[in-house]
Amino acid sequence: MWIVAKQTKPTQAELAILNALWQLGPSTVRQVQQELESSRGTGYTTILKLMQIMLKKGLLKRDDSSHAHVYRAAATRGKTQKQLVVQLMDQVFEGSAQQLVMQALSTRKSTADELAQIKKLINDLKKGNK
Amino acid sequence: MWIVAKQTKPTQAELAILNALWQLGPSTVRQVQQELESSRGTGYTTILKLMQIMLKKGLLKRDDSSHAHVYRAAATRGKTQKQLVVQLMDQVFEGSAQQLVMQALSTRKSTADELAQIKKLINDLKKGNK
DNA sequence: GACTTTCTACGAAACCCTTCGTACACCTAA
DNA sequence: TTAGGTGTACGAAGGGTTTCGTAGAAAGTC
Repeated sequence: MWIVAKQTKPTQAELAILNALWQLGPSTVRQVQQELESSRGTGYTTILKLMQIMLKKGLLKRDDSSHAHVYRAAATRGKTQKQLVVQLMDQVFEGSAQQLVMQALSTRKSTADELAQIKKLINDLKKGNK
Repeated sequence: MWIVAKQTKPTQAELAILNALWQLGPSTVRQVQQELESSRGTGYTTILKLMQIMLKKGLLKRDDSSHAHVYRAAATRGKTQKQLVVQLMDQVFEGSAQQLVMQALSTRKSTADELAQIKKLINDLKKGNK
């Protein structure tokens, strides 16, 4: 039996930082800030502060053995994706995965290849349901 | 050419109100508050204030010809769903509908019927792509 | 060692979200 | 017409998010 820190939903700015970390892997504040500079233009201390807060929230982990601390995302991208999908599903789609999927598919054009992959997943799920 | 008010992302509380309005149709503050009472337990003036703010933001429309004003959602459920799906897709799925769909499908069990419907949609999309 | 650069930590400001108390208008009924 | 119920409007408090300025420690350079 564990005491699980209830996953807090990352905010916009936090999500940007998580994306950078998922892409870069474990990084210093500087590296993250440089990654985000072009898209967000936020200053160094802003990113630093945010990452410190995220550390406290449990969204990040930190290795402070070297002078410039090294941060990494506490959860994988996939795990966070799942969490946010569930939240969206419950809040705006009345918990229906199907509705969400339909909306997503009709929103963005997918390649034939991608559609085929989804189809494959559906077939697998059907087998699992039997 | 129009000047389109950039759709602001509804907050948690706002989403709850929108859900109530989508379900009830045009309603007074009282009706919305009663609908939400069980799930959220928020007081009357809180809901009132929120709906006034949402009106200002353009999320709601209002008919104030009668004493108790009648509010309705400015956007359809579908439109809002689409907006939020796109946002989630861009923020956490690198813009990939496919990844979002895969995540959604593997998150919640769907019935065979629902899966069949999705499959049908995929086939339609494939035809459209050709 | 003195100077510069790079880093962390902290505090505070500005803004938004959510909540509710209070004031006041309108209607209705005795 | 006075009292009670129901409604709107407004302001402000409390908390979270995002931003950055400033201070001081640590490391690098001459």
